[in-house]
Amino acid sequence: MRDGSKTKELIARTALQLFVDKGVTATTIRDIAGVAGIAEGTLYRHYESKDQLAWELFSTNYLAFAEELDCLQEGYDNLKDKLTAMIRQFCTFFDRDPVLFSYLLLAQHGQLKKVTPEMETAVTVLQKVIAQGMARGEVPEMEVELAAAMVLGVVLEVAVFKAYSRITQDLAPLSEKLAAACWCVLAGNGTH
Amino acid sequence: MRDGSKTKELIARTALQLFVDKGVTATTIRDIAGVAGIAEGTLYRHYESKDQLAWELFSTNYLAFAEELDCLQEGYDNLKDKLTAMIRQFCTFFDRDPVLFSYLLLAQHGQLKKVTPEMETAVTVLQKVIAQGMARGEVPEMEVELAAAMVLGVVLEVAVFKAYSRITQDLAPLSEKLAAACWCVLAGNGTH
Amino acid sequence: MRDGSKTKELIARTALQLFVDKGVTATTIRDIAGVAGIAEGTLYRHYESKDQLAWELFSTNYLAFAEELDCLQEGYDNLKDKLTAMIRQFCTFFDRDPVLFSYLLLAQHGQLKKVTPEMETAVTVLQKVIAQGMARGEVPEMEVELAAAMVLGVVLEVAVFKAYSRITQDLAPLSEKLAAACWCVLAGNGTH
Amino acid sequence: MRDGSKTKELIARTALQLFVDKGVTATTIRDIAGVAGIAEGTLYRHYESKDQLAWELFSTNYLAFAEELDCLQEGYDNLKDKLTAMIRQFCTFFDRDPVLFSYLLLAQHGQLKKVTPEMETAVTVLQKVIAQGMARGEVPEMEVELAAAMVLGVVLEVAVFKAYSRITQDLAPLSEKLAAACWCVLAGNGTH
DNA sequence: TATGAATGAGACTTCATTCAT
DNA sequence: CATGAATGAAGTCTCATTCAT
Repeated sequence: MRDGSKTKELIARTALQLFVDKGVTATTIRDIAGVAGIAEGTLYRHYESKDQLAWELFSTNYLAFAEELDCLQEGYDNLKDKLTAMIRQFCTFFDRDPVLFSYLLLAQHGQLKKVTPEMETAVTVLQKVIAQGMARGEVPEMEVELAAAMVLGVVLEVAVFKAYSRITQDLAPLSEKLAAACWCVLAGNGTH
Repeated sequence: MRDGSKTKELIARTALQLFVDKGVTATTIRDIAGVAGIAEGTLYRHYESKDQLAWELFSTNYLAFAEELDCLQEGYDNLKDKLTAMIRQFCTFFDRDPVLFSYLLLAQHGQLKKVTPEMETAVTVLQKVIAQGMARGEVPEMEVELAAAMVLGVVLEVAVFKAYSRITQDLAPLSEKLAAACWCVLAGNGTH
Repeated sequence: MRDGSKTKELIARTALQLFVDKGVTATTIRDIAGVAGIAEGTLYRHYESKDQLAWELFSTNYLAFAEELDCLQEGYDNLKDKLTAMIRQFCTFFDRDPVLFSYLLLAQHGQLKKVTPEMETAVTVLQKVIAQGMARGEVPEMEVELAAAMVLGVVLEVAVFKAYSRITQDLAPLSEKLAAACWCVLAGNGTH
Repeated sequence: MRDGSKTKELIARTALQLFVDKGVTATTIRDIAGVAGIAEGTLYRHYESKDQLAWELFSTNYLAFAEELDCLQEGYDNLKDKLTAMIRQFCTFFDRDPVLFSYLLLAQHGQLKKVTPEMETAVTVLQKVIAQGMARGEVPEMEVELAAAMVLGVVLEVAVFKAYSRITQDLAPLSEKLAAACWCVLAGNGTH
């Protein structure tokens, strides 16, 4: 009753879980308040609106993750290592907080439309890294967007399968395989 | 009677477009009726409810596409050709009706939760084909779900990029590249 | 159920009465719907919002009345006759629809703030007429706003007394007296 | 204790200003607390409720002013002087505290409904004074309520114009003119 | 006395659905 | 089969008030 930040965190976690379970629209304020054990009005002391809650949950973590990826990749000097490290990071984070990453993964129109082109996201980081690798001749030239989409697809779809429990094992142990697959997608086409 | 089925088709296309643009929940009956130029009540002559409209649009096409894929793959006798053919088909269909395929692609919780395990979907067809290929030794053994996820990811994420206009070219011309990438993901791991 | 304009009129009259009885803010949508015998949602088929209902009720009649006053005064060629006619008109209208005129009379901040200076209101008409009369030397020079305020006060406060039932007789029979008093206010100061 | 009464006064002045600016209903406790620089709960140490705050602000000053008027008029022995003195007083007080007098002037239903007939108000004082003057033959007989309404209207509407900045000069210098106009309204009708 | 997080009743509004025409 | 006014349940949000600190 004193420490408002605990309540805010409680709301955030509760909302995250419900958003993932039922989707943002299908989750009502009453749902969140009920599960969190707070009054409906209390939510509005911490978030301006339901939309702003959904967006804050999304954008904060989405952008923070992109920044972490960017810092991480700077510690390596070639595409293969950068990619491997980023994938490992993604898998580790996903395992550590599957609810949060499922939310980011399954985020819909509502949130994605608010992402402006200037924002650095995981997608832009990945494209940048791939473009540099191509420029350095580490992998054959290809449309960067296409390359990024394929690599992203390999990793994200596995995460989606995990989120939907079609895959049940943790992702971290798979990260080497995923990195290898991604590398193959980028480099392998030319080698066969 | 011919008139009626034209109206139904008009509703279907209008709804599809709006569902893709704004999401199912954010699209109101009034939106659909307004754009289609019909009265709100008219929709209910053709569809039981908004949910049923969304579901019919989804399931009919989702399942029909799975069946087409399944028929198609039967015409080939090895995984590589099956995969190539399926991907080519997907790309062709996507280019032919991007709105419909975007709808299937971006379908939400609401629709996916109603997909029961018995239903044959593109995912199950793909898993079946991959499993057979592994059994026949065409590609190295691996968890089928993982393999399917990666392959699916390569193709779907490219389509997502297209749906979000991050890729602007048609998909069909890319299908060979996508098939090669997918094959590499399945087979290539072992070759290094 | 067919003629929507009857419903709109019903809502307007019901709201008007309640707004006068309890004030706009204290009147809820449920109040209006309850008294009018309609569903709450029905109101929104005819008015965008409660605010817009209050404003439409106010502005339409407020501006229409100003225009009627303006037309009326043009039929006379001197201030005294113009004033007398306008006051007679006001009284007649008030008696004919006391609820509506009470609403206009007691309209608060909420509505008055939305009246832009370009709009022609009863106040601006009155000021114009008085200014002309002064220019023609029909009454002694004085600050127009002050003159208008005093004249307006004589008439409106009597109407307020009537609205609050401190005066119970009809206003029309008083209009000659009111006009005489107003004339006295404008002309009389100098004559003593 | 001195501190506390300062806080109460701060709340009163802040609320008064906001009530005049936005109306009582549109002013929230948070508004008041925010502008006054106190916590929301603090208000309740000094006032039972928002309604009670609005009422105390209104009734205290409304009744005090009536009493002052009544005392004042007792110092004069004829209607004309009484009236003149009362109007001068009103103007002086208005100029001295325009916010407070605007609040009294524009007070809504909410407050006026709570004024019981036994309470002595400016209106009742005025009616009494006029009635006496008529009884003494100082002015022609007329319905007292009507006479009071007209006199009140002259003064109050000028104040309303001032409150809405349609008149910008101070009221006190106008009080002689106003008194003359009022006298004319009461006496003049018969003299022409 | 002061604080401000928490409360929860209730307001406004939306919108899928019905049904008389 | 088409219409569109009407419905009313349900959702989001506000805000006066309380109470533990």
